[in-house]
Amino acid sequence: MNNPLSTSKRAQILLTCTRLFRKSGYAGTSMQDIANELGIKPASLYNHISSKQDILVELLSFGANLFVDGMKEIKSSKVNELQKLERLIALHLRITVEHTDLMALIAVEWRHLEGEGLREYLKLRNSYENDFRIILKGAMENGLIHAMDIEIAFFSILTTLKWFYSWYDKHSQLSMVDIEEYLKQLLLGGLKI
Amino acid sequence: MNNPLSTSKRAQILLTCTRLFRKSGYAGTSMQDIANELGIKPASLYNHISSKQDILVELLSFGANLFVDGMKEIKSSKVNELQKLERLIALHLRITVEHTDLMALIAVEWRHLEGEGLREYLKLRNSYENDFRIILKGAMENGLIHAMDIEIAFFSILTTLKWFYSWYDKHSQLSMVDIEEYLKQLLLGGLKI
DNA sequence: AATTGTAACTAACAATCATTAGTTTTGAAC
DNA sequence: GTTCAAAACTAATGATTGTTAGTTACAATT
Repeated sequence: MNNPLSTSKRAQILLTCTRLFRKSGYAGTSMQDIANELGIKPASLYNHISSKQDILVELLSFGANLFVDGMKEIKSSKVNELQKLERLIALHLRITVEHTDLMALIAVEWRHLEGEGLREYLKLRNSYENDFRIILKGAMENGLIHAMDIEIAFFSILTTLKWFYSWYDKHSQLSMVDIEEYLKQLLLGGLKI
Repeated sequence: MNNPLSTSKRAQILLTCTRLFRKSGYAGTSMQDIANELGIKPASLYNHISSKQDILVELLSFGANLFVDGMKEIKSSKVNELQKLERLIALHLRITVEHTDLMALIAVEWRHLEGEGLREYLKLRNSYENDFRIILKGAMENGLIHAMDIEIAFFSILTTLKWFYSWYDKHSQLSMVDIEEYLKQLLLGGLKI
């Protein structure tokens, strides 16, 4: 029931908000806008959600956990760091394909989180990013990829993956296998020894 | 007088808005917020600007022209396409350093442009991006860099450059010469023949 | 001292904001 | 057909939104 992908009314609201928040931003989307989209009155929304901010918290918490869970699996896998990087690229691609609009919230709208919701989100994000960094660093130290400034390499890779949804929108006719190969070549091809 | 970098009151407003729009977004920033920051009343702002939307148009038009002007010079330079790509990276870096907050508007807030302002902005952006694409394509066709999917390579390079301001904020203690070298190695190193 | 233009002010505007309280409708289970 | 809960509704809240009109304060120029 807490799964934003179920077919309950609450889920419909969350799904609608993902799309609207992506299109107009959190601050640029009113409860009126959301209600209009669902064909109900704004007040009726509160039978299903407790506040506008609550919607954002719910969506971003769901999104952040997709990545944290994926990272958990990759971390514990018995492959070298280069292969882990490849699996991270595949993880981002899969989530982007399955939750394209949600990626826009992860890229931009998280800034409108407040208080405890913001703190919780940043905790998850920092955890994920640190794990990512460690894997990238490990790949360098083990001579799997060229040594270079780790922070700038990490930034570039993650930024490309984070914003990949905006590219995917316009090129979703390509096969996922091809896209995955392109991404790996692009992000790791230049780094590999 | 139309230069947002002069010291007039109008310029102060534009500069303040760049910072506030970056922090809270266009929709998330009220005229009250802007006035507070300047120590005046909201109504007084209208002695200098004609509307909130006008501010956004002004800022993004200024920003877009920085890139279009830079591209003009690079296009007409008598160097090969790989060197042009290097100069484009340097251009992005220079603008990022000189107008860090403005880059946030170029990355995100342009979506809140309306009507004619939006159309004008997209015209400039498309012009710039097409020129960029042509140079990248030329570099591939002339065998200066490895052949690969042009759209995904273009996307990745431009996305990294577009969001570089968020990285630069936290690492501005590094010398520009070093950063430029890192970026070139990262974005082109893997592509070069 | 009078004039002028600039830029601040107060006060008000209608519109919209997120949200609450209280009420009615709906639809399924009995 | 009655019961009951879920979910819609109406109506209203106080706050805030961007913006306009009209007025006053200021500083420089005549």
